[in-house]
Amino acid sequence: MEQLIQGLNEAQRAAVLHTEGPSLIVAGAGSGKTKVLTTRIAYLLAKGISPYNILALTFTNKAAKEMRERIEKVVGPQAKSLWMGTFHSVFGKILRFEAERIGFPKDFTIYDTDDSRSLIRTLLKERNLDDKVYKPNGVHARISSAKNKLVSVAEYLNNPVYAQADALAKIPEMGHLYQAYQERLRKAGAMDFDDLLFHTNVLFRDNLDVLNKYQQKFHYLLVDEYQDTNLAQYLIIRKLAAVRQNICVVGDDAQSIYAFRGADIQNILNFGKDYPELKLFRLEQNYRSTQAIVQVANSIIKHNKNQIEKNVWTANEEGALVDLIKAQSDQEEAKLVATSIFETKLNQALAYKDFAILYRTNSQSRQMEEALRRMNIRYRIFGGLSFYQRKEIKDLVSYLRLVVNPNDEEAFKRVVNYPKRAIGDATVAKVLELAANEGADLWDVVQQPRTVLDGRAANSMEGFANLIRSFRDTAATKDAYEVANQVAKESGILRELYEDKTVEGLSRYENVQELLNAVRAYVDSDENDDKSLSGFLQLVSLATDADDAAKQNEDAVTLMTIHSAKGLEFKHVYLVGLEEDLFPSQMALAEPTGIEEERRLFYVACTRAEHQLTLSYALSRYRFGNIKPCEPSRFLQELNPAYLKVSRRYEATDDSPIRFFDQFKERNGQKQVQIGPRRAAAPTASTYVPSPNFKPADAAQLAAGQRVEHQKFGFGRIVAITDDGPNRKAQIAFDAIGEKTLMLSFAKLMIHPN
DNA sequence: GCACCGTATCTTTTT
DNA sequence: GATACGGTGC
Repeated sequence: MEQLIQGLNEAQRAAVLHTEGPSLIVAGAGSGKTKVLTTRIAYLLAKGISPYNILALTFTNKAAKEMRERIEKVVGPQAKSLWMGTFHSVFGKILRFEAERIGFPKDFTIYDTDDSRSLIRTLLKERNLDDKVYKPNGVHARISSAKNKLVSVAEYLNNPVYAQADALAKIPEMGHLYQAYQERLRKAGAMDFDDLLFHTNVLFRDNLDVLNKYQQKFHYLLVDEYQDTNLAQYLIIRKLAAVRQNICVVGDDAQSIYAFRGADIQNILNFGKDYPELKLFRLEQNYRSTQAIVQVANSIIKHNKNQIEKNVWTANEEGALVDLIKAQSDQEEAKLVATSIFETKLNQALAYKDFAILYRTNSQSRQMEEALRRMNIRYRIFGGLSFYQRKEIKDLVSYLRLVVNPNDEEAFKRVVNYPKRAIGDATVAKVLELAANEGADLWDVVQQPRTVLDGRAANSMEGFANLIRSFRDTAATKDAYEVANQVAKESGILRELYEDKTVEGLSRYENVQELLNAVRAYVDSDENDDKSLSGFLQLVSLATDADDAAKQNEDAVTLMTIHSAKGLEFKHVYLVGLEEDLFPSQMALAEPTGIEEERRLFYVACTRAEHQLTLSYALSRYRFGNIKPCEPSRFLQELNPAYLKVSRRYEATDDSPIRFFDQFKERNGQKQVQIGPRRAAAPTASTYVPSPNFKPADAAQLAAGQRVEHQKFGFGRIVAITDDGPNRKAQIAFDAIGEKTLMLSFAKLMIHPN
């Protein structure tokens, strides 16, 4: 027991040992949060608590897996019996046990985002609604946000607030769409991601005996990343903890980055209100990063108003200064980053896996990939489409879904005519509508198609029904692997791919073989108690590519979004694309809370680095297919320059290094900073010829209506000046590129006579 | 019913 | 630049 808590600092130790009653562990970045959580669980087990009575919830499969492995190292195989997993997987499991209590089949399907959108598109077509007006993504986002706030269809329809908002957005049918969407899911025996949380709430609300069962079962609750919980998750946790009150939540308000998904930072800020007996632990010592990195991160986050007071510090060495790379274009940025990685690896004898490139949006990965490839640097990308989202895999999985649940409408739509069996869209629509309107099961209609279809189409449909039926017969007696094997062969998928002799076709064929291997591994593994096909499918639908074990062990540079990087650490981190409208994202600028969330995201990104953090931005970037000029991110202005080193050492084309900070320190332009294109990098400004006597005006002299010149954007007129003080901005209509809002602390503008 | 091609929209971030 | 969808011709 003593041994367990050896090597923990005082705060960590206290947090581990205080097992009874509610506790909140505020864990700063790199403060040993996972260590505390795992030690705490190991400690509970060592005290003789059964693993079946401990529930630990995380946000990602990877986090759950890592914790389980670490606990297993300490306590051995009983770690396998812990209830540990993501919110979605744990509640999915509970919902399967209790499915009939809420009127779902035990083997319900889980619809992924693609399935959800596809269902919405079908509904729009059936109702003759224009998908330009009712954008499937938007409709889905509204439904999702309603569910995360636990707003049921009935409440949505009854509450005039929603009707008004939808009327204003010109989508008055929204409520009915939500209703139809839920009905169709239910009919298909399916839940989407949000339903896994929503229906768990309904289950516990309407079935007190069930709630009580789980309250009694879980003696100890642990929740990781508590700052990212939404209302649905919050309520489930609160209900489960209500009796025993042994709840321990860990989080860091400074790392709350999922508001867009309904996460409510108030959950952690107000935790004490729910549990007055609360014991608060603060982990403030950072063990991960150098002084320089911690200081830079702190200097950023202190600009946020809303936060729990804490002081993250480190006893680590000061370390290298944070590097700033400035590039002319996104392409050059990628090249400079790749070069830097190449040289650093060589000089410091590091491995590729010690490096990570983090970005705000997935689309930024492409340029980076190309640059790395050109330099022969091994890399791995997370966050693209996962293995299970590939077309050929989804096709086979859809057959398997139909075997388990023949009413799965989205799976049906996907494969009823793949491989081709002469069943067209019109036929499919007829079948679906009949099932939807007549209250019949989809599977019944598919098996007796003659009520709606004529000869040829009916024959084809019957053939399809027979095929699925034969798979179901196999499933009744054989294991998941044998079913999958038969499906791959007899559905014709394997043959179809085999006949495709292109490179992609070959790779698809191999992917299908790999899926079959995965089913076999699932059946053979002793990790899982549930070996059914349905159990496998549940796992698959909640898997992301970050869970790919093979990928994680590769010696390769990691490329991922900042969101996916949360919880990870790397010796060297490159945070790229630090430009206004990209990071902070344009979307976030609308509300003030948006900027704060972006800033937390920046904080998360910086604190992933152990030894060296490198920031970079470009002055122009490909977006939406054409080149756009960019402004450096405001975050660069906010961070403490004492820990920053501006470097252009990788740039061959420039002989007079520009010190980034000159741009806003030397206001009156004694020293002219040239930011225009040196090569043909940013042709957007090609028609504009800078005035030879360009001299920036004092920002204080600028006013609406003036004609101004900007060295990158050319001539324009100030439409309005907003926001006084350091955030003073000018909205300018430029002749060449249209309207743009510039921060006056950055922008150099010359006033011209009208 | 199906294959091909042009065009419109897209980008935050994820289980 | 990519993808998904609608239109067109077979």
